[in-house]
Amino acid sequence: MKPLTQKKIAEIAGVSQPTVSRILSGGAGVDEDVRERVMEIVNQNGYQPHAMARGLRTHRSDTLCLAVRRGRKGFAKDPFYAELILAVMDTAAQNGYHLSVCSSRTAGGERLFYDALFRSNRVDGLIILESLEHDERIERLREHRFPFVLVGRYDNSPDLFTVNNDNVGGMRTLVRYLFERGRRKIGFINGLPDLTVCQDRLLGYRKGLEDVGLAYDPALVCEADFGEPGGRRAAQRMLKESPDAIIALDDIIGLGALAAVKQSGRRVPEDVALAGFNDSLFCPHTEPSLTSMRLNVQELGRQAAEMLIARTKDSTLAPRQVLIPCEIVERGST
Amino acid sequence: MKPLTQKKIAEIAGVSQPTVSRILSGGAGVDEDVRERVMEIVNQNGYQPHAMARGLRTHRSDTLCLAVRRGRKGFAKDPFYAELILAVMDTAAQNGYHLSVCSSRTAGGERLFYDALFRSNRVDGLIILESLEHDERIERLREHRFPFVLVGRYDNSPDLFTVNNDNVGGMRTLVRYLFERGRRKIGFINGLPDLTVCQDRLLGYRKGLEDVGLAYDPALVCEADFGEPGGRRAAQRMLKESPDAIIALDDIIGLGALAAVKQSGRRVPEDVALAGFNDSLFCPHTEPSLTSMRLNVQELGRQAAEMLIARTKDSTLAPRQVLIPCEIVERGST
DNA sequence: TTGTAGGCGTTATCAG
DNA sequence: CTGATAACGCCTACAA
Repeated sequence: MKPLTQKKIAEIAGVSQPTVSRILSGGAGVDEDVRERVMEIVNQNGYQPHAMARGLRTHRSDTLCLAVRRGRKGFAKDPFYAELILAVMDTAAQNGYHLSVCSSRTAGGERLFYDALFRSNRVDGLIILESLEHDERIERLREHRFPFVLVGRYDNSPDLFTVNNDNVGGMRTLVRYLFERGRRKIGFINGLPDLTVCQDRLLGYRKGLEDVGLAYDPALVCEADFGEPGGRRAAQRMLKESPDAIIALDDIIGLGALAAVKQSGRRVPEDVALAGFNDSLFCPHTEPSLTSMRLNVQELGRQAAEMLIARTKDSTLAPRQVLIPCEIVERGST
Repeated sequence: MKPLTQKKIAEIAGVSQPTVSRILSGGAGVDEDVRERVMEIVNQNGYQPHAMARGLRTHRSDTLCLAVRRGRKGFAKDPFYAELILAVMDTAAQNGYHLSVCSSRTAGGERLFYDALFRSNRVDGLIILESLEHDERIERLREHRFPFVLVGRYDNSPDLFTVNNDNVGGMRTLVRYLFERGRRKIGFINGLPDLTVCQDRLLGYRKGLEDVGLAYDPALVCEADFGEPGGRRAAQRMLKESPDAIIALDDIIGLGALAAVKQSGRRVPEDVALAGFNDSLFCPHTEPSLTSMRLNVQELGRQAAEMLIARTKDSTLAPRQVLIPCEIVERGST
């Protein structure tokens, strides 16, 4: 049982195929009789347009793509991904778009990535996650004027479409919050410094220190591999400096830090206060519960998708940089 | 700067377009001179085939789709999703496939779901998550002989392709494990019973009780909404029966249960042992740390994708039902 | 070994 | 208001 095509519908209805096309695309100027006859057949048999055929003509795929950079430890299990993917998917679907996800790592290397994707007309636009500071892909996309939205900052470029958590603001808030509770040696466990999210949070950390008049001490900053073990090792190193508070790049690193601090015999929060980022599901349930910055991932995904869709439909649209506010969730660890 | 097409390459190289096609598809029987001349141009300019045009001819999209049923509370944040999506994506990419994700909920309702998807030739095959016991979509797909793989059991049908965690086996193992540690009133907090995963784990629970010679007591089973609050409320109800052990459908429900048990003044594990499912990231870090069943989500995704790809390429392939083993991870809560 | 011809299912531009 | 006709880019006979 082959799928119904416009041609077949036309045969059955005794009209020409272009007429069917006109009716299906809701175009005006069709005889009411003919329209009804055709729609009857369509409704009976559940016609679905052939996406490829349509795309070939229209040069549109009605598909967005979410590009994920992979390979960091622990990322696969990070619920941030799931939430973002689902938020983007929902928004896309609401606007009649499909969503595909891909990894620039598994797609045969960065070099081939964009080619295979945007030159193949497979997707109308791209949402890029985890962008590096200088990303070859982004320059290529830019050159080719291919619609894309960055989740994460990039080079401060005001000529790009970006959506981002307010990482700088969030970190500043955290530093001030800890300062106001009497902490004076506030450490920061960062991630790998080539990711802009890490750079931004470090920047926020420094600005936060400035805000409250504390000096920046490089010894109180260290870099962790992603994942809980990375956080644990980093915290062990940092504890030699005897901080009275530690901010972790994210909650997972925070988990590791929490374990390390407790293992060292120090009490949380009495000896060392601890705060994470993301307000992960488990934060209320650690011992003590973990203070964290709540991101609005839902909103992040929604705005990214809407921005991309708008850009896709109007190539003259002016770039915007959107910051999604985050919010401190105070718990036992501080 | 328009993308390069075979036609243009042909013009430049001074040959016909089908010749270019033949060369690009690696076909034999081409003059070495011509081949080199064409490949030169291709390599210089980075030709990418137009996915739509190719798909229109070949009736293949080289795209798999992961269908997610949504709307349950807490699901969006479940890292299971992220891990599975990424595993499927990686496997798909390794085999030259793209991956799209969609939700049958947001796609305009169940009724339209399959039509819009598989009749539009947009995807070559479907991986379906969270299937209900009787799922209209599945019957439709079956009728139309459209390639699909179920993640999760369905009706025990041996004529379907399914991949599943060994939920029954895992639960049996958990029950026996608790029994061997002296527990005799083992409760089970289930999820919503229309999901097969919940049915399977309940079945495993009952079989486990049978294995060790304990009677099944309906009062020791209750249903929770998904999410941590759901688990908390369910555990509060169950505690009235004074169980000496509780198994939660998953770790998130387990989190809620843990909170409820502690709040009731009981000690874990002395008064009530507690075990979850999924071995989530946070399990080592609750207080006490949470014993859990570790699923092999990576493997689950990989096998699902490989199975679907195989089925896509060979419509005569015999259905298989694969169970992915899971493994108990013992921690402080038991 | 290569070119010509046809068609995949649509949409868009013309005449009529 | 409707029907030819062309085109989107590619693949596959078939003919040269």
